[in-house]
Amino acid sequence: METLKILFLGTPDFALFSLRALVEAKREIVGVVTQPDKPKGRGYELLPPPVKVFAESRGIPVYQPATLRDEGFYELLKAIDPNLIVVVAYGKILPQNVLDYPKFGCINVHGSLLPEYRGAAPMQRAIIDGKKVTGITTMKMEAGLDTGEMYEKAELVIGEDDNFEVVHDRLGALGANLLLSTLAKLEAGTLIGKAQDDAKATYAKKIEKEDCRLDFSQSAQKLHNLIRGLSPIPLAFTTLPDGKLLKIVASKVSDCTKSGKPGEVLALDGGKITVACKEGALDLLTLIPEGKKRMSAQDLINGRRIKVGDLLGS
RNA sequence: CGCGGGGUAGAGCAGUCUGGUAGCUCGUCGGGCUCAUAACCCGGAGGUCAUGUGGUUCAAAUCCCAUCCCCGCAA
Repeated sequence: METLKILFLGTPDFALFSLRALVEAKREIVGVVTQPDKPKGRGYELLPPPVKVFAESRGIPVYQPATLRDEGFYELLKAIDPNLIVVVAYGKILPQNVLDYPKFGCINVHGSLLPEYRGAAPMQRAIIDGKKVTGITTMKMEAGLDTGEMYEKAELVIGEDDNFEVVHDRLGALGANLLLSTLAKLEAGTLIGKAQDDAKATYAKKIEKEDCRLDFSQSAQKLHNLIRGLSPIPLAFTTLPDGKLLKIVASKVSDCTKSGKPGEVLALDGGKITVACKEGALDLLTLIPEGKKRMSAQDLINGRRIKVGDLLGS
């Protein structure tokens, strides 16, 4: 069969795992399409996406079209003339004419076991929902949102205290391997697509600001799941009694048996800030107070910014 | 020039408004108590208060000016 000429579409670190694997597997990558540099951070500094930085360092042509839905991009596509498009966390919907272009179609690496968690934030949502297992699916792209035929899957166990960072990195690596496997099957002519059961589909909505607010009238376990799912980015938050933001990097379901009003600080022992929840209590371990650096709970306690009886999140 | 917080002992902070011999909670070191301890008691070391050999002043962590660095928000 003819050599795969791959056009890679991806943007953040998660995509980098797959792109790097393709490069290291000596795949022919005819180009990389990624989001335009965007003003980020303090002072609106223009920052290139991780994928761009890597691709440029390897001498791969990088394209950053504002949209894929105009003639300009289609002309570019014809000029590059890939016979396969691989998409990993690109961040934009591909129009039909692009989907139809490559002879071998468009393959997507998705961070969930489809049809569960279709959409934008599958990894975070799986953790937030307290899932014990998640995974990667490679799939054939079609017009719908993550609805195409599935090729291969790989599972990943989520540990009780695993956070988004851990799951993200493991799934990234898993996704890269699975992609290579899927490409090998494609070349061998043994790749088989399997339709998704739409009835079982769930959607992983994008994470919004309000999704990140801790509500201590929920169970400690749920709050712990939320904190994990949002750590280290964008981070769950609550507020200190003075109204300042307090972001929570790491927590643990507490074995403390005291009880109190939801949000009440029950204890400050052992380097932990123990907060009452509706059910059980939560130990806050690592935090970022507004305007401050990341610090341990003990550091926050030493600084006297918090005391037993304080009410968080009110 | 997007908005805001901050740089004081190894860590986290107070002190800055109302200039006048640098303090708290920890850690650390030594000693004590204890069957024992991350608990408790006593004692000690450790700071050019980001930088400028800057300005004002009898006197600056504190007021003024400039610069560097860190962080939160927003995007």
